[in-house]
Amino acid sequence: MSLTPVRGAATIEEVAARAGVSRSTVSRVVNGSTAVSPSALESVRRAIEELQYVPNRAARSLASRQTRAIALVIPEDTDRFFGDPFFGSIVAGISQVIGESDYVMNMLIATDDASAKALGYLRGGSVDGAIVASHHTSDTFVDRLADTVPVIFGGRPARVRPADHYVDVDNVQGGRDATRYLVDRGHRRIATVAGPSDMPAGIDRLQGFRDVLAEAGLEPVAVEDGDFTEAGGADAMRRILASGDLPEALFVASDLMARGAYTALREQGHEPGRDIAIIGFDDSAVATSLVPALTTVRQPSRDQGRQMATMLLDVLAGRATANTAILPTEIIERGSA
Amino acid sequence: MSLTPVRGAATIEEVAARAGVSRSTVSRVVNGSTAVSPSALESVRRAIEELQYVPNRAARSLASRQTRAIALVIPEDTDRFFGDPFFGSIVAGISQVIGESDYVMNMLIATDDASAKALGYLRGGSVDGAIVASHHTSDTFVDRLADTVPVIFGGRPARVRPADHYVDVDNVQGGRDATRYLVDRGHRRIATVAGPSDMPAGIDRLQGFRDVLAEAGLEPVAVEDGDFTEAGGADAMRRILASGDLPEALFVASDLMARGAYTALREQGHEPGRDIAIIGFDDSAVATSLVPALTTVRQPSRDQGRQMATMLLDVLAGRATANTAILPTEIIERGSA
DNA sequence: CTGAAAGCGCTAACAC
DNA sequence: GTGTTAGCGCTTTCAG
Repeated sequence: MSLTPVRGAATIEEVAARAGVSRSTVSRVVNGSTAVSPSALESVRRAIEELQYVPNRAARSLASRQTRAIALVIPEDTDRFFGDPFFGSIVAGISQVIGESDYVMNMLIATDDASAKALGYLRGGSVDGAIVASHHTSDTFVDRLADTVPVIFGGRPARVRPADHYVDVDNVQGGRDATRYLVDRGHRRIATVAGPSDMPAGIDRLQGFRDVLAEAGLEPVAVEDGDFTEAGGADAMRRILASGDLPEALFVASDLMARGAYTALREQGHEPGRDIAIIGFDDSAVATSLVPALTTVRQPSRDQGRQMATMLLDVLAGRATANTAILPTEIIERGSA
Repeated sequence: MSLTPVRGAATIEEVAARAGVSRSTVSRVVNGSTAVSPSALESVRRAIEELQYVPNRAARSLASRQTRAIALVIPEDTDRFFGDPFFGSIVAGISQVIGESDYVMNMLIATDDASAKALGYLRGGSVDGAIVASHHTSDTFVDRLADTVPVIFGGRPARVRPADHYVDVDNVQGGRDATRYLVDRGHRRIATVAGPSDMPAGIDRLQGFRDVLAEAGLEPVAVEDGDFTEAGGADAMRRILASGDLPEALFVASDLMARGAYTALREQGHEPGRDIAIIGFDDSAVATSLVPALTTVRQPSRDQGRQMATMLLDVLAGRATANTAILPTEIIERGSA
């Protein structure tokens, strides 16, 4: 069963010779052109099989001016990227769609690769397009990137320009729903641990929170930035508690921060779900690993990833596609609120 | 609809013309050859700057027969990969070293990209080398990969062959230390939640556990496979508890599984650290997020990643390098044992 | 339907 | 030191 290893890989020339046709014909069958006679097709196929021919990527790129590669740009540091299951879901979705295509995915964790290098790479014609998985208002290099190759943003870009492509979840509505859920259950003294104010997702969820509270004639008890990290969530919760009294209810803008909030609450002897109602955002694995399990706003991250990848593939193929997609959220009721 | 067209990037030819030299000279300065006169060097540099010249990667690869890209192969599904902070650390280390080199890193999550496609990619001359981040005995495709390009394994490969390169931590010794820690504190009825038996890391840690127990004249109370996942750890703990009585102490072969064990323990009303001593393995962020914080065996994963990347770069550069490196572990004492 | 020919942008001998 | 000359392996007109 062991096939000959392809050390000095076969070239298109060798395949052509073996199949008794010209390079062009081999190229046609490799690229799925229909204009090839059945007999030629057959003999080329056999030759490819026998020689274990795999087209050389560099040569192909050079001639066709396409790389068949896309970049997945993560403008986060590695710890944050791997620390939040949200990214895992997004990447899983992207990876799935790209994996089924004939593109490969280059991951650039942009703060590790010095971003200058990353940008140089992206602009050096190494990829046909890019997906930017999260976006801070401070990421200026991302903007420049979009001038070079087609880019799909995960989440509304900080500054939306007419031609921008992005897939977002309805963060404002999600924030509204979460807050309304709390209000509807009779809570009046409501606080929030928000996402960072330099990220659209953080801004939008907070917006939804404020809107509903205002509509209900309520004032937020506290608004603290938890930076979308577990430690940040814990710190934010500590700050809220430091003010003296425990809110009745809390909207935390990500499940991971909610985990931090649980910890901080318990340090002070408060039991989440009993002493204070808590609702999160994400519905990642973190939500169910918590005790009591976290009531949360589900966002379809994996699906978001899939749609971003599909959108990019559509753009690259010149297919018609919408510039943006907004995905709905949904409340998942569990024990914490 | 059309996105911004890719700007026609400057070519080496244009740079040469502008600098008033030949292509070769430009190539020499781009590639850091010393055999260039100061004046030529200067004018080429300026031309590059003015034209924003970035060498075309495909052309370069084709001519030099090098891709300046390496693959990071993850033979895990996406959920597992993103679910365990261990991978985050490894990748952070790799990413750091590769990021400082002029290589780029292609991540292949091998169960998503159908592994046939991944293998074809790797054998199609798309990368100069590969790092395989974890390894199951069932991953046969990985073996075939090593016939094609230089490969560095993370952890001892399932079947070590003489020429294999790998960087591992001393899992047997780590397992020994953890178990001895428990024994030294007077515990006699000791159980373990082990890693999967198709992974060297799981096998080795269990080995260390068994060895020390045998040396102490003790029998394991229970040995359950927790599959290196949180849910698996919880299940394994439940199985141990189902037998009726609570062990005095527990060695859990990964921090993530320990989190699951905490959950399962509390379901039955047992308090980790008080009713049962627990020691983990990893010292990832999970260890400190637990309450009580997890006493654990620290493995230098980030450093492991760094060393793997460095080793690969050495091999690719033809530098002398050891084929293997074994990193030491260290016990980190916290509240759980 | 098929082959010949002309590059894609760069590196790497090999002269000078 | 520097330029000239061949390709690297493939795609893509353009004839036929």
